Amino acid sequence: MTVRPTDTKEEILRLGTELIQVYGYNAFSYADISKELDIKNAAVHYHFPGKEDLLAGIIDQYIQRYKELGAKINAPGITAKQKLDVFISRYTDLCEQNKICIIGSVCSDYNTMPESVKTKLGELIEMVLGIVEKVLQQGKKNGELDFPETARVKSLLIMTNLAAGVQLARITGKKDYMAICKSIIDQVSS
Amino acid sequence: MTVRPTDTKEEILRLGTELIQVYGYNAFSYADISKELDIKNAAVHYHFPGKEDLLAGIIDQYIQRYKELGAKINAPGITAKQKLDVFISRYTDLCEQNKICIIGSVCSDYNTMPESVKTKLGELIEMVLGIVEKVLQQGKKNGELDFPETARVKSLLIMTNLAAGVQLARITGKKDYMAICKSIIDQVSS
DNA sequence: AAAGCTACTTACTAAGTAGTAAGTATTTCT
DNA sequence: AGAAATACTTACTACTTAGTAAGTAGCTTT
Repeated sequence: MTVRPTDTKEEILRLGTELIQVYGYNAFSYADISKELDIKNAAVHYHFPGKEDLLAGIIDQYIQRYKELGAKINAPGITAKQKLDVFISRYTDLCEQNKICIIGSVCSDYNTMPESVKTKLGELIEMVLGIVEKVLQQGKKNGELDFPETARVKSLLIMTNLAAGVQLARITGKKDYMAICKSIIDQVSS
Repeated sequence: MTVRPTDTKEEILRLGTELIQVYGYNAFSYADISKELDIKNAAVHYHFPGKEDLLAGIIDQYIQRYKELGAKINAPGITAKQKLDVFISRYTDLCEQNKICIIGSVCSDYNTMPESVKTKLGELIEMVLGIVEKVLQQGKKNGELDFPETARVKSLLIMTNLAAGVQLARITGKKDYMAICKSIIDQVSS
């Protein structure tokens, strides 16, 4: 039987993620979480002894989610363009909620993290880049997509466009983000 | 006669900028500044009553710098490609120091800022985008540069590539950043 | 030379921060 | 039924945080 996390632990992860996406990692405290969930701060420390453990837990959750997305995206019967759309839509959803992607959010706090979390974040980023790279590679191979860069570099370009795009959207408006998305698609269309 | 800020005030701005570029806005305190400059925290409060005033001061300084860069870039006798290089080199310098751009850094803390600073940050961003847009527009007009997007959208793509690129470089390595830069140039080369 | 201004220091406060040790209620295992 | 594990709460500590009020040294103006 698998270990089943309590609702509280899941709620802490959910809220922690949201706080990072809305305010940033170094801008929220355990009190923000305990107040919102109507528990004591010691309860948060019970599940995640330190704030770095919470961040590690949140990143782990994302690694798990992207593992699943990666598997889904390998499934046949769906075009590379559709796969790319699925990926972009994750960022569009964030944008509509005035949130930013956790990777983009915690990047500025990178030097305040312990080494173990830095490593974990690196793994998540390489994983995400790998998924996009694979989609681009397949699309290029079967003639569905076309671009002059290598798939790796193109994935870097797309990821930086999206991650910074949702951040920009909160300040200069969603129109800019939508224009970025359209360009990404146009640039890889054959 | 112009108002001449004291060395201390300039040092606070310089160090504040550096702390944002290295650790992030919500990760440093006035104590970090006063210790490093060997002054009392009250001295920091004297020049910048609140942390938001310091951030506003730092953004103001950048607005001033980009005003100067904008004027320099309007000068004749320099190609659009060279102008773009000047711009990109600012980010490359940051990258080499393992720092990130202040815009990219404070973006994740956007919702923790007072409205006045949010507005100021928006002005800075529009200013930077405007400078890049102008360079791209001129280059396109005289046939020096070529790209399918509008100059505005291309400036969004380039800025998001650079801002997120330097952030990524701290985690996945400088190679990725260099590849991004090369692609930016290649994409606008006619 | 007195008055005032600038750029601080001294000394402090109130609130928030992460974090912990010890206790308790409830479920699960034996 | 008793023991142990789980998921907390109570109650607290040590520290850091931004921020301020009052004082002072030195320079400038009148």
